[in-house]
Amino acid sequence: MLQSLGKQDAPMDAYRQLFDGILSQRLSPGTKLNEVELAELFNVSRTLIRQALQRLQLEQVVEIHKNRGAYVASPTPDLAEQILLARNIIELAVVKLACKHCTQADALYLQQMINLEQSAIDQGDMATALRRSGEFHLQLAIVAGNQPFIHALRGLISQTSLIITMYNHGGGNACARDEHSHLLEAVKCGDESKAQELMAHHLGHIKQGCDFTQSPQVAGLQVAFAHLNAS
Amino acid sequence: MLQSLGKQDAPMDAYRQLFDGILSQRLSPGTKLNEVELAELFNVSRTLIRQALQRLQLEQVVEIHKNRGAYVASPTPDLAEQILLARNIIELAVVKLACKHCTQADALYLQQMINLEQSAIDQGDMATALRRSGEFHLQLAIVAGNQPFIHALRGLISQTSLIITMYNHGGGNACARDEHSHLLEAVKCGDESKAQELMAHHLGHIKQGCDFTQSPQVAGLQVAFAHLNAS
DNA sequence: GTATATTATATTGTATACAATATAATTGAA
DNA sequence: TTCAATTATATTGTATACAATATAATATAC
Repeated sequence: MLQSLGKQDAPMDAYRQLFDGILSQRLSPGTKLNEVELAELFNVSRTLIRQALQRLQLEQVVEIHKNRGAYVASPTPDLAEQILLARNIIELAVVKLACKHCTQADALYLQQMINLEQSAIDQGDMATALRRSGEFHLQLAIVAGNQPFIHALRGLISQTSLIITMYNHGGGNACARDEHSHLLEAVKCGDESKAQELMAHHLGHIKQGCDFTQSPQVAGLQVAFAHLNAS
Repeated sequence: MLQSLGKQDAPMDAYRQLFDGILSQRLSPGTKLNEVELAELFNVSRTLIRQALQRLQLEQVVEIHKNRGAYVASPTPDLAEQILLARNIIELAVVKLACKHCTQADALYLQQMINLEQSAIDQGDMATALRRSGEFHLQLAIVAGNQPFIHALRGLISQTSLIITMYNHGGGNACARDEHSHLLEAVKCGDESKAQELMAHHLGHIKQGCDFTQSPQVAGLQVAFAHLNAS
């Protein structure tokens, strides 16, 4: 609904399937991504699978080891720290820009995304909620209108999802709704310092909600893409 | 010398050839990158060329239009502004981190890079100087030790080279030596605010040296890779 | 002569086939 | 039984072949 593409685009489809699978927590960090298996699941050739995997690698969501295959990335606590620090720097700049550039239409759209996220939370679908939360942050960068920030955040937000999947077992991200709402309010008012303060707190909460002492279990491909195995 | 790889890696080689070609200004912005032509030049199959092109696309150095091929990116003045703004935000954070993490060995290595850059300038090889200048900035991020910043800057620095190629006809980047030296000095001392100030000025000079009113000419592939056509 | 339609060519997109490497299994010796 | 070596299998890496699309060239109508 947020991103309806008219004509089908095989490479993008394969990419998106994998991307969504990872961000929806169906594919756990560390899962091996077998090329032929994926090719058969998606009914395309390995060529397109490899394209998708390479792209995901460059977004840091997948690790590819030469001659040994692709794996869903599993950021270490140290890397997680770096990622959240980078997000803090970039998103503080982003909200500042957003305060300047946010139109009424932008604000409305952002509000809709918040509502969608909330409805996912209400239905107990935390995986979808997490994905939509990421989409909200990305949309903020789009509103800010800085291409490099958009590009960088796409990867960083995805990686943050992995981090939350791995380390945030408590699920303390439920407070996101109010935080996003308040943030949007500040952006609409053009209150830069307030918006930055809220963003800093928001990102701080993500970090606080994580316990960097335990690792997650790894699920297989068939489980992750069970909804495709109609045949 | 700075990056000697023992065993040869065909995909990386193809990528690096193209990357260096672009950053050394042998490939001008807007140049069409024909796949078969490149495959023959590098003596590899189109498969590897396409891999390299996709990677360059994700680094924003190459634009790929569906069914119409790959072109060296040619950032618009507006995008150039966004890129330099993003660099400003990120590199200010980078030097701050670098001030904290810079070891004596790091400082020595950075100094060597400055020397290499200067020797290129002395020989009048501005293309190499530009490339080495970029490597210095990237090394600073490596010293800072933040993976996402390293990753983001790799693309941003490359894009900046394109911007300079396109818009900085005056070549006013010659002042870079002193600026890099002074920057390194501040980093060695751990003087964060001083380092940030110098970095901000340095990046400001890049922008000031550009004239966003004229576009460059486009050279062909054979010219760019003439040094390969021994046969 | 210009413009449109149609054909021919060139280029990119995708799938498959083969090569190289790594992983797993098996065999044999201690 | 355990370890090592060797063979067999599976998986990834690369090149090629074919399909689809776009570009260029030619022909035809006006």
